[in-house]
Amino acid sequence: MPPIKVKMLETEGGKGGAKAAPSRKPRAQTRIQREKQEVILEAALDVFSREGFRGATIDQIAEAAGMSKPNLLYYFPRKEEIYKRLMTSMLDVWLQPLREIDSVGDPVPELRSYLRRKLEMSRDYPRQSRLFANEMLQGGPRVLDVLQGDLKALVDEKVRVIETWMTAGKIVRTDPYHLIFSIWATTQHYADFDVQVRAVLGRDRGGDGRFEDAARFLENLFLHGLLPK
Amino acid sequence: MPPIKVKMLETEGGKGGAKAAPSRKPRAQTRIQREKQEVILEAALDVFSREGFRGATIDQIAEAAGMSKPNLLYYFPRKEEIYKRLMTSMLDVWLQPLREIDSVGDPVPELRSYLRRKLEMSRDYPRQSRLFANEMLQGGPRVLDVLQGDLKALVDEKVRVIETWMTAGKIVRTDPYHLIFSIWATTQHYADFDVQVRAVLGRDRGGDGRFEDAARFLENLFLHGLLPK
DNA sequence: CAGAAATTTGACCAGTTGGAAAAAACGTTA
DNA sequence: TAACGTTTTTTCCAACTGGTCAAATTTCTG
Repeated sequence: MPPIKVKMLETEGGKGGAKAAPSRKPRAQTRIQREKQEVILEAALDVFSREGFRGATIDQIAEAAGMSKPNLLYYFPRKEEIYKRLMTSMLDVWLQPLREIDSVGDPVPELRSYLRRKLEMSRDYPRQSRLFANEMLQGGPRVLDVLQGDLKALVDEKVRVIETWMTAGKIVRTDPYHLIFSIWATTQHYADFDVQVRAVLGRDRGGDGRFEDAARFLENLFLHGLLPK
Repeated sequence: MPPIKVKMLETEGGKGGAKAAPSRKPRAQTRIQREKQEVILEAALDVFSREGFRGATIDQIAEAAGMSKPNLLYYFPRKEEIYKRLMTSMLDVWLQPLREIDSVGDPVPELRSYLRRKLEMSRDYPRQSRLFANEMLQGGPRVLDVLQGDLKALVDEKVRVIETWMTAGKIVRTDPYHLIFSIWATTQHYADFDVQVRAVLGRDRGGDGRFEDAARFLENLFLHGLLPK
């Protein structure tokens, strides 16, 4: 059992007394610290989102960040710290569109803009999407509590909103949970399975326009389905 | 430059002359070989689908297969061989439902049963789905050629079928590629994001019934959309 | 059963990995 | 500019990794 090391630059409370020993005031972060941490997180996002937690190495991240491994470890004393930081900040951003669904708004514009925002996230932050997907594939060991806690609560809340829309007859009566799942699935697909999407669409259609096409398609699918009226 | 090793049990042609040296006839596989390879592939599916190629270790696979590492390496001389075998056999099974779409059938039953079959695959073979998803997240380095070749050709063919349905006015005119993507996305979601689905549905609704609920929901979504007629 | 072939094991190896320690270099400020 | 805190580099380590090899064991076949 190795003794718990007290290293400088403790990013955030581990089991070592976070409050316990105010031997000296924490001393605000320097400019360099802020900058380098940013660079590291950026590089780590690249590597973790491709390789997953186990598959990624500190060396890869350090190289991508343009610094030596020990130097990187000076800012984040362990691999897991980096991962956890990325995870929480990603989850926060990632769920923003869902939070923004307005309970008093009308279903059509609300759903339409939720779809659009989610698709924009896939277009603009594909690595975050892949990071999350990677964690899910591994069974979500590091975020399970968030899923069962905050996420479930948020979804439950929005499900209730959707249910009022259904009761008011504004949209068809259907399963709101699976509706949300299907929006997540279809939009995130364009980030997570990007290679496949491009390969199938081919050179001519796989360009930047694919997100426009997807947006148009999904809007029609969700509102009208495939059968002619 | 290490000399190319000629080891027994070459599973399939490497760069060493596959045809070149018929020094002795390949000698059909023994019972033990067939059995153990099966056990190994089964164990490897477990590990690779969770950890991805890089994240998985031969030790983990060997342990899951209940044998020693050198013993495992006797059957598959390198990690990548196992992965490649899993990959190709998975792709084959995985695309079967798409192949089965009947060009002369009617769109509604065809699409409905395609949805159902894909969802059944997610329910019955979730690890295969995750294996594929993992490969996609990594940019598909080991299957890119398949995606651009066989897969694209197959999709193109089915897209043409869907287009005839649209021309005949049997379904709404929309983008057939994105239609296929959205079917893939929504169905595979239940395998790849299983943890999340269960967490959000909670104890009461996260049980075995979720696939039934999903099937019902998706069928309605794809046929009718959300707006009341 | 003997002999040959197939299978399994244990010891080993070189390269990689996450991380520690200490010293050197740098920056800031009294 | 001296002293101090911050940042970076060098060196190092033990555990893990993919893989080898020869010897031991088991299984098959005549």
